[in-house]
Amino acid sequence: MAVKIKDLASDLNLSVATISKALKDSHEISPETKRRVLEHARKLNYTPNPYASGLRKRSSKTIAVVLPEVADSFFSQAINGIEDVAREMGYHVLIYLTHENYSKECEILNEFKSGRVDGILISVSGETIQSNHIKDVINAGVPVVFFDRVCEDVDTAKITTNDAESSYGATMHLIAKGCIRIAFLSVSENLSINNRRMEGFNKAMAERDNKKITAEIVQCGNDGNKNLAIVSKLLKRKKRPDGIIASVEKLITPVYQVCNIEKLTIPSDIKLISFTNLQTAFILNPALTTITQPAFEMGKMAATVLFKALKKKNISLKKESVILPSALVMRNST
Amino acid sequence: MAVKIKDLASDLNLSVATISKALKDSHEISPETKRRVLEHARKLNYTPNPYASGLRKRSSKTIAVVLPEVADSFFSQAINGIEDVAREMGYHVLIYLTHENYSKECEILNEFKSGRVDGILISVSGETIQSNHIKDVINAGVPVVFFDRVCEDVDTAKITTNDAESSYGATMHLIAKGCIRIAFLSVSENLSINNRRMEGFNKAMAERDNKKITAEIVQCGNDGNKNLAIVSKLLKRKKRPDGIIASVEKLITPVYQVCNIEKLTIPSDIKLISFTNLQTAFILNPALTTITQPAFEMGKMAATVLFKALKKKNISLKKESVILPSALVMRNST
DNA sequence: CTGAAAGCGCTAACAA
DNA sequence: TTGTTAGCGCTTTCAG
Repeated sequence: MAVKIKDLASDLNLSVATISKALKDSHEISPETKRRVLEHARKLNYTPNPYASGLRKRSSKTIAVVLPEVADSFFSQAINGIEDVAREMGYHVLIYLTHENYSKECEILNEFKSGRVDGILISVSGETIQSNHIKDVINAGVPVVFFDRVCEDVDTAKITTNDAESSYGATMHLIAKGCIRIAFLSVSENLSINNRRMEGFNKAMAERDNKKITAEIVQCGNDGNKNLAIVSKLLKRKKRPDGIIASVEKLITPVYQVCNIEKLTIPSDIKLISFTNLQTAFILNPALTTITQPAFEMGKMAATVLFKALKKKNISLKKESVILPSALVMRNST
Repeated sequence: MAVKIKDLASDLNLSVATISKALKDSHEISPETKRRVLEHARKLNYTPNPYASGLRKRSSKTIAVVLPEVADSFFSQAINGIEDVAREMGYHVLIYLTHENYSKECEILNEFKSGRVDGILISVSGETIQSNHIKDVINAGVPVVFFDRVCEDVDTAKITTNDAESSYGATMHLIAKGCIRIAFLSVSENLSINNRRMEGFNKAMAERDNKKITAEIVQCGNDGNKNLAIVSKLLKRKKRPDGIIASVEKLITPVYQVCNIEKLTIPSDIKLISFTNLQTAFILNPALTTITQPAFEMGKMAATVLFKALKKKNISLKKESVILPSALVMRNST
């Protein structure tokens, strides 16, 4: 059995109340007693039982991070940002993966109503078209901060990046480089990021001077094999695109693959840009032009905003949204 | 306030004990009562308070996963494997990152003595040269399963891959391809995986027929810029290597970078192999020959072994180690 | 400044 | 089959 307050109390001939207060450095306790308690606690390597204090204080010093996947480099980096600030604040981080599945997301969120966590950071699944499960948890008193993939109709803090703007910039970049048939590879249509990115693409296309330039939205999905087939079909067409924007990291891999198979030269035959945080983008063949999201910073910011709300109980998360800028990094693929 | 057993009890005119038992489908409770309780619990969306039951039962239904980083694709995939089985078993997953820092690792482990988690999966930091912090936690009654990076002197389950063997195979492959100056890029010298991989490399070199073939161990570290400088210096030498084995993913990036700068052609000037789980290895320039670890499976296996121990209290983890095979995937870089 | 005691929500003897 | 009760270890009034 781990050592508990009671043990310290009997060892030092003090009451549990005194020990408890001394450990929290309460002003009610004499310096001398505090010293003795702290010293003895350290000697016995006392660590408080989180379940007892959690039960009593109704707070767990734990937050949940709900993610679609963690294969993606965006989420890997985001976790680092989150863990960084959580640690600093003395909080623990529970990880949940929805695997892009709406009903799993509901199940997970539902459990949070009973106080397991003090707050939630979430990036919603690609299937999530409805947000009652999230509103419920907020109504149960658990603060929620969205990051990256948000539910627009839920009125709470959202940490996002300037998706529309950077997609617009990327499209303009392709146009400037002479592309005249540009395809946008879209993922789940009900994903906020996908739609914002599509929006920027459409805006750029609408504003184009040269009316010969044509746009095309190619709907892809979560299934890698299907995506490969879709891209393959796309690039085998007579009038295939000469510029591609991949809305997420996983859609650029099949493009490289197919270009290789079909002997298309990048960037002379076709130019590529992808939204991605891949560390290896610059050693691809050729180096990939990317729109890089500030993943680590977004994770950090999301956690920071959440902890701010956790500190002062009455702060509203409604006005705490932040938009962090992505960077267009030009490389040889365009 | 969340709904609790007491609420259900007063609503249904039953005692809390009856509700508690009914919810666990105890045989002591009549089917009819169970039905009523379950129905009402569902209606009010009752979810048990994990801190109360955790305190009472002295079990948290939570495990900790302690990782050096999560940037690496190996750990990303491993998390997926772990989360998969944890979810299935009704467990929750706490994530802790040591950032390759020994004292952080100690701090983290120390907290686990007070019952926050029922078990621990750990891949140790690159600085960890001593294992008392881990033995302590095991002695405190918390089962620990190592995966990938282990402490060899701790007698508990270790889920690893056949590092020495696959490194041997990779070295043989380079020799077969005609390399005569082979460099092995080593990371932290106190890392089990690094040493096993080096071992395989040394074994292959010792067995070589052609005594003109020379081996070299190049010590790298965790600092990306320093690694770049080291690799740069290595490849600028008159007698630079014509074959390289990178012991971990992050060491292959600077190699590609420097080859590009120095206009070295892969694989004619220099052949490359890396231990890595990068999804994009095959779209690199040229496609990278890899030793791919079964990351997802290792995570899954580690969790499975841990849960086995958690189920039957008396099982010893000492005999539960598993070695899963890595795969040498040959591509154009060799 | 220190201590006694109640209770957080749940489980598990033990009684009825 | 159901109910009563005593804690799990901690925090927090309230008394001393």
